[in-house]
Amino acid sequence: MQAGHLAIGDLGRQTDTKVETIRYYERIGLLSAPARTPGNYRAYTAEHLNRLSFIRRARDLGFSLDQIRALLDLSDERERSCDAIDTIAKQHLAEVDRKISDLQALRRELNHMITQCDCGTVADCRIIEALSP
Amino acid sequence: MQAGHLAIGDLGRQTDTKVETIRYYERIGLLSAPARTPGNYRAYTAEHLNRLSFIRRARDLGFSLDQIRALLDLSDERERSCDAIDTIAKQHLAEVDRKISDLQALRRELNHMITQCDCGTVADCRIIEALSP
DNA sequence: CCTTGACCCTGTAGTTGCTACAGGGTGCAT
DNA sequence: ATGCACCCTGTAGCAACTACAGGGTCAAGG
Repeated sequence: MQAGHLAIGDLGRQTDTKVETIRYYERIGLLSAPARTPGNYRAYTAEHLNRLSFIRRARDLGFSLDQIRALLDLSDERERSCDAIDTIAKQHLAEVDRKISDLQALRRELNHMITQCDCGTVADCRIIEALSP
Repeated sequence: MQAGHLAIGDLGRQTDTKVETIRYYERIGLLSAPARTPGNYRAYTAEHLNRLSFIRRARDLGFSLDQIRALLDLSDERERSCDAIDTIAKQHLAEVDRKISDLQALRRELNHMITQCDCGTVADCRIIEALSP
């Protein structure tokens, strides 16, 4: 590998991404295909490292690959207003809020079910009862 | 369809389940295969209705199909202790708790990012900045 | 010079829990 | 007899990876 270029494994280590995942991102067009060495190895640049870091950070924050694709496209138009970006982020926040409250409702039900159970036999298990029609 | 038997569409309506989903549950062995009419239609009994209701209720509470399979198996051994059931439910509760706190952490980060953004141009968007390396 | 081992390549299939067809058959009412 | 709602099988698609199989490449050590 030439100086200034990274092998796929290096890129993976630096971004905490599995090699297969990087190839997957390339296949679906999220990460551009890098140049190849004479031995047909992918040779990544610092630019790729930046993009992939961005992608991984956004994934960690729960953005979908489609949302990330949009964010990446938008982030290249430096002079545009960032309203669209704000919109994506706010939509995502709303989704997260919804998921949290769904899970909290579910948690209450589960917890109620569990605290009812005296742990005798299955025949009088309140958990099974709660699930049965 | 004979009296006391349900067609797949009826079963679906009564349990709020898509017909394809019911066939899927049969394929993966979660719901037993019903008898067939002379015309090769599935003919479900009240027993199937009970099982499917159980499955759907458990799904609504976020149990995985594997967990539900275990719950169904256990719920048939009426005389056994219900410890194992309790364990599955508690494991699931712990998972839900973990998901909630992950989402809450994520929510804080997202919210912070969004409140920083003045909505000028992309070039000085705090959201993009927060995601960039 | 040769071998070993770590790395890389492509291509395909599996995961979870469904959902959506395509291309046909059944059953009942008009 | 014909229209229509319903049923059948089988296959492929979704998200976002993950896990092989079956090979090729490259640098270091003997």
